[in-house]
Amino acid sequence: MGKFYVTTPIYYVNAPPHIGHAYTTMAADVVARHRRLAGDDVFFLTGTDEHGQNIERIAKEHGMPEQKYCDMIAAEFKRMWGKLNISNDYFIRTTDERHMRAVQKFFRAIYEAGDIYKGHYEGWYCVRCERFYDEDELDEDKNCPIHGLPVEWVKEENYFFALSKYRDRLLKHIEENPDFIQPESRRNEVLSLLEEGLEDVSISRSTVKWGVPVPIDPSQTIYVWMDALCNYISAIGYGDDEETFKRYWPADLHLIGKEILRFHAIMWPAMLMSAGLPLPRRIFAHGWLTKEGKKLSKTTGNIIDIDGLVERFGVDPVRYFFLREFSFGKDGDYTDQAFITRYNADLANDLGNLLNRTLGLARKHFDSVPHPSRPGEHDDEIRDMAIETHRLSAEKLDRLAFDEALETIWNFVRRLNKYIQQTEPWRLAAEEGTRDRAGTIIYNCLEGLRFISVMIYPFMPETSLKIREQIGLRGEMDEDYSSLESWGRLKPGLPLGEPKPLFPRIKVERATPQPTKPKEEAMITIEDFRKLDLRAAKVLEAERVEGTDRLLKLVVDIGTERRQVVAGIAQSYSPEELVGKTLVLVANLKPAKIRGIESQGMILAAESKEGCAVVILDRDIPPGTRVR
RNA sequence: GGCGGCGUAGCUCAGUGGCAAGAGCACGCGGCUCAUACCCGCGGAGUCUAGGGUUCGAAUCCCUACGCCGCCA
Repeated sequence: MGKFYVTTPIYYVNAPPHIGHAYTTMAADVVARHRRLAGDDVFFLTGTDEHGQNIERIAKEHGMPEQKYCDMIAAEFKRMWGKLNISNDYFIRTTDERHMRAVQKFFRAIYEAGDIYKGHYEGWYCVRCERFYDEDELDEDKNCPIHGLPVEWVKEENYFFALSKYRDRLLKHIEENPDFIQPESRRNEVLSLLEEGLEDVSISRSTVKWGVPVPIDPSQTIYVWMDALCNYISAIGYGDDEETFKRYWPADLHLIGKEILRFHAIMWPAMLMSAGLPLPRRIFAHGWLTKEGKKLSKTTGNIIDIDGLVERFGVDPVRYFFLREFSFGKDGDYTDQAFITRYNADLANDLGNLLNRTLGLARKHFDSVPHPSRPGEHDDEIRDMAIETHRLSAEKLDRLAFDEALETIWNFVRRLNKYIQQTEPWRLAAEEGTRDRAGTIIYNCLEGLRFISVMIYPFMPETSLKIREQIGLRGEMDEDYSSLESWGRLKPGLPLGEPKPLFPRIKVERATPQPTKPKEEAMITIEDFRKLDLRAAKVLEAERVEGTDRLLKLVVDIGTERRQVVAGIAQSYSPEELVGKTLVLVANLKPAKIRGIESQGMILAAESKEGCAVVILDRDIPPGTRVR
């Protein structure tokens, strides 16, 4: 068994943790737990990125010293990871003294390799992004394209890293190592960037104080990205604990979000090459999440509230959902509906109920784990499938195909439910002659649940232990994958635990099925509704639109003005019968031309195949009165 | 503007040349009653975005169009 070093990015403390951070970190945790079960010596690292001009500014806004502000946010991250049951082995902060010394050492190594030189830089600089932009990258108002904030013309003397020098080596490395950057679409992006060529990058700032001083020139501060990337080596003892460093470096997996791909796939490997260090084995950029199809944004309130979800449903369903629902390399859309569906269907109905019914049967007819004394139909298939499921799931996990791994495990969960249905142990147990067969079937289900408890442990550690307690094992993970190599390790005679539902069903009040299937539409808020300007509209004139069967041209009075409207109601209404009636007009609808006639609004009407019915206000009301 | 990806059942997606195109959810019917109104079985449903081409054979390869998305400029 080997070692496995897995990292998340270190998170910038400009804001408290959100789902983006949590998503990466949960995935990393699954990988770490998985590799531990596989027998690896795992080092799982996460942490916070605390330097730079942004932090100087935000700390000031909070009216606190930088370090105090960083301490506060870093504590938030630690709290969140505790809540999500993250098993990181270390939490690094770039303000750690040990880290800062390592950064300086790394800088020096690159300097000594001759790859750092002094140069001038001038250009448009966005403080938020901490990067320069070309003039034509700015938006129309000459603001930063990401933040829309004014950029500054900055001219300064900086130290540069000779990034361009490494282009060819980098290109060659990526070409020769197809798994180095994943998924493939990201790898292609990096390749095309490299094809276009690289420019040297500035790696120091003279105006920033909150950071690591350049060792050869303390008047300058090392660029935050160089500082931050170094966490991957400083955390395991670069320049300080050679033994540990040698043990874990190179990293086996850097998990990142797609927005920081370039730093990880280009700048970081090039700097490592320069410093004479081996490159990480794999960089995996996952996708982004949206909610209800819209970008996540704190300002619009479109957020995924992790604390809320965990408090309401528990940690494990949250971990399960995010890894099951989305394909890790792709973008995904979160909806409350999808969460509840997954929870009820997969967790409550399939797994929760399987455990519950198995335990119910076992305790009703046997006082402990029964002996599998009478093999029968389907038993071999169940055994083979259990072993095969583990093999497949582990292989998918190594590929970071979390969704597929879970799907595979759930096929086995469903198979066990089916097995119970097929063999009907409740009948067999009732008769003396087949009681031992019932015991065997129940044993197989319990043993299947033991397999499941180990296989889902990386995803849902708490649930795994609850299952183990109920099936007679101890409430701790005292096995690893080697215990899944053969069937039948669960000892008959073990006392069974108390049956307790793992996942209480989430009740959703459902309207009784409608006769006609209404299209599911997103809920709107009262604010959305208020956008509609509905008015009482008295029909002054009405005539058919020539050459059409359906259209009427109406002139209506809405108090302040007259409007001409085209409505598709001619098959149900004659012009005469409408004149004088007061209808409802959508008054702020964008005008449109229908059959060449301008329609300044829309008349509300119910429509079916047989015809339509307009909304007529059933007593006198002045034209123009607001309808709501 | 350049490069790349995607468009498959009501929904979310799998399927990259070959038996009558699949899964989960949703829906309908039936069974079971150990179980969290659960589970099991059966079923309906898709011009695989459109058009053209290659091939004995294309959702799958090529070209064009439309739509959506990513990276770069």
